[in-house]
Amino acid sequence: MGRSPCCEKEAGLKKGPWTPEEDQKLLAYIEQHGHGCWRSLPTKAGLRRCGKSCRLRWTNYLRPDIKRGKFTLQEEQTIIQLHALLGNRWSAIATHLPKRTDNEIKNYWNTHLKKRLTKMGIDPVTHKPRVDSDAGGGGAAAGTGARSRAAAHLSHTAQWESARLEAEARLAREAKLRALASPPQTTAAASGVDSPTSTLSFSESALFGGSAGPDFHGAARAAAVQAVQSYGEACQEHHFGGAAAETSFAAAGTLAGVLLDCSVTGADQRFAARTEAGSGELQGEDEDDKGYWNSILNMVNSSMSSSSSSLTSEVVTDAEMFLPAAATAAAEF
DNA sequence: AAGGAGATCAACCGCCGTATT
DNA sequence: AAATACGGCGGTTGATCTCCT
Repeated sequence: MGRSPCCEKEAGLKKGPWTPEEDQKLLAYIEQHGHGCWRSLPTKAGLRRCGKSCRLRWTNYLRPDIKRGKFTLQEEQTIIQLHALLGNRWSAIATHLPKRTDNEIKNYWNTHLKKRLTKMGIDPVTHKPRVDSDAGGGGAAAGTGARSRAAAHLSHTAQWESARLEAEARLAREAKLRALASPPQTTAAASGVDSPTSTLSFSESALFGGSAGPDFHGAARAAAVQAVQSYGEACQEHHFGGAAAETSFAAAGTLAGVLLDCSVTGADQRFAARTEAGSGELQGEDEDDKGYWNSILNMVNSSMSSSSSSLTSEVVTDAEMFLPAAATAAAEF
């Protein structure tokens, strides 16, 4: 039953900083044999390290295609905007920053960007101006209302995101199975843009690139539909009944459209449709979201088209609709 | 020049999803 | 079906570096 015991339980394995000799051994071994199974690599390479440590050293430091040193302004902007879209999914963010590792990006975010945004009064989690300053003064009822709306909005976003990720994961599994069943062609295009450390799914490639292949794009749409359905069900199951659930459902649906329909430029029309479908107080927030999400996607599209990967064939043009806070941040950098 | 505080970043830890037996 | 290993991810730590007083 199961596999043989793990070497990581063995005593005497070295920890801590790597020496140049160890680096040399690891490098030489991988250059000659490839990393293969990380578990058995240390023994074969003559290293007293666990496989996990070797993998980390390779992916974060020794890999030849790693760019080190200062992040450029464009890279900083990319990180900020992708973080607004993806949150702390560093490996997914790293996919869009060639030659940068997820660990490096994570460190840079935590030590530089997060602080800068905070300093400028921008919440690094929500990427919106901080609202905690109004907590003390003013009418208690008005303050409470604003806070509850903000909380509800965040809750909607979180539930939507959760459902979306779930659908993406499902889609990735399906795409993988399809790829196995019908060889290369499309997988070659996908593998060309994935970083070795990334687990970004094919659906995500389709999501960002918009043209990773008709199959993937179509599949990504299907995932969005599933996500929206899940989100709608979640709304009905939980706090949001009737009209509120319908509004949330419509909002999530439009958001899915914006997220996935990267190759179409009619974002305004989508938001107009969303406004028609929705009702009540969410509309004001929808307008904010419009510029917010659109700017992020524009940036993603632009960066993808200017990079060598040429993932996308069409570029959304209104790049100046940059997330206002991030634009301010960029100006201050 | 010394030492304390803060910043940086490589590496570790623990968890999770998937693969394997 | 269950148990276990493996690979990968995000969060955290701690050694080292840099700056300030």
